[in-house]
Amino acid sequence: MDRTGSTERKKDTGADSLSEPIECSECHSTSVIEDLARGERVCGGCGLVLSDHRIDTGAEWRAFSAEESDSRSRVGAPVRYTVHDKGLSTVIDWRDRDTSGRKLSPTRRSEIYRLRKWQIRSRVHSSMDRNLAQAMSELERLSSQLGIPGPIRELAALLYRKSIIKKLVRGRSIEAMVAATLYAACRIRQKPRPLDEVADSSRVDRKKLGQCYRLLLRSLAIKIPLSNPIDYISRFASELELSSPVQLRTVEILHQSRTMGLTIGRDPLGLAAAAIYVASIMLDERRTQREIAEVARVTEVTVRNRYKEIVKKLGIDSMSLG
DNA sequence: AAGACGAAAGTGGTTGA
DNA sequence: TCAACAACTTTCGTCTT
Repeated sequence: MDRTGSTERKKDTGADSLSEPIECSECHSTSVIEDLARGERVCGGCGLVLSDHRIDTGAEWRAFSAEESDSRSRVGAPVRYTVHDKGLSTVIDWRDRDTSGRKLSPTRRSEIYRLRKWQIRSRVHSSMDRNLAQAMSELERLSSQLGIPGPIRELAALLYRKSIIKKLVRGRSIEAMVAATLYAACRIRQKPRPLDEVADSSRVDRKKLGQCYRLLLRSLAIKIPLSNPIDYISRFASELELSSPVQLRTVEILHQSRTMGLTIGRDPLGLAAAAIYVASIMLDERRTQREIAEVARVTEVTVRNRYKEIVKKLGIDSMSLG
């Protein structure tokens, strides 16, 4: 029943976006690829990103449904607990006596014992809920600012819940942990965002964010592979308005660089930037080092150094650079 | 004049004793 | 815990287009 509801919804939004043919403004191709995971709409002809940062029309509560069954979600649980707490605004005394000082009957005693237990639990949970509520609204704000799609948010929310359970948030700001989980979620789904980009969008400085991120990796024992430079290029290339042949050449260059061992120990952002720089010159769509460095959030010097290494090792001479 | 180049000193993170 | 270290950044002067 719930399933039919959700497929119904899906069909509706699908009809909205697909019934009217979308045409690429660049090459007028109508083959448009929906990259839902990335939240982008990409032209199949030339690779131009037609629209990114799309509004996520999904219900926000779906983000928490994964855990709904095996953990007490913030939707169901607090209501039940508050019912138990109702009328018990004072703390239940630990002495098993009534108001006139008489001992309680065994049944009454076990009842009181149960109520006491619930009261403690409800306190624990409500503080966790307050934290979660704040964290989730920050997650919402941050991820829509960065244009991060639903599934990755969901993963971030899951990571955040785990970090609460592990008590990682204590003594740290909620904002920092949220940003860290979001950054981690992007990395896990191979849609990495530069750390600086995430830091800029939240009110957390880069250093704190990095610390929280590393803590997250250690404490939750998650293994996240090094981010692949290739994961960055479609975003960078569309920001620089480079055509898809340039993107393809960039990927080739990165593959070659990897086999030549140029990538180990190097900042993936710098590698992506340098590969784009080389490709843009080769295909006569030159961008300055500065422009590229800016979108990749590295310095010109780094672009230059990687560029030099690539040119030297891959034997690209001045002829093929035009 | 803008872009590219390279040297030198500084920074933050990792590693190994 | 501390020092050595590699990668990257900042800054700045010079060369090239």
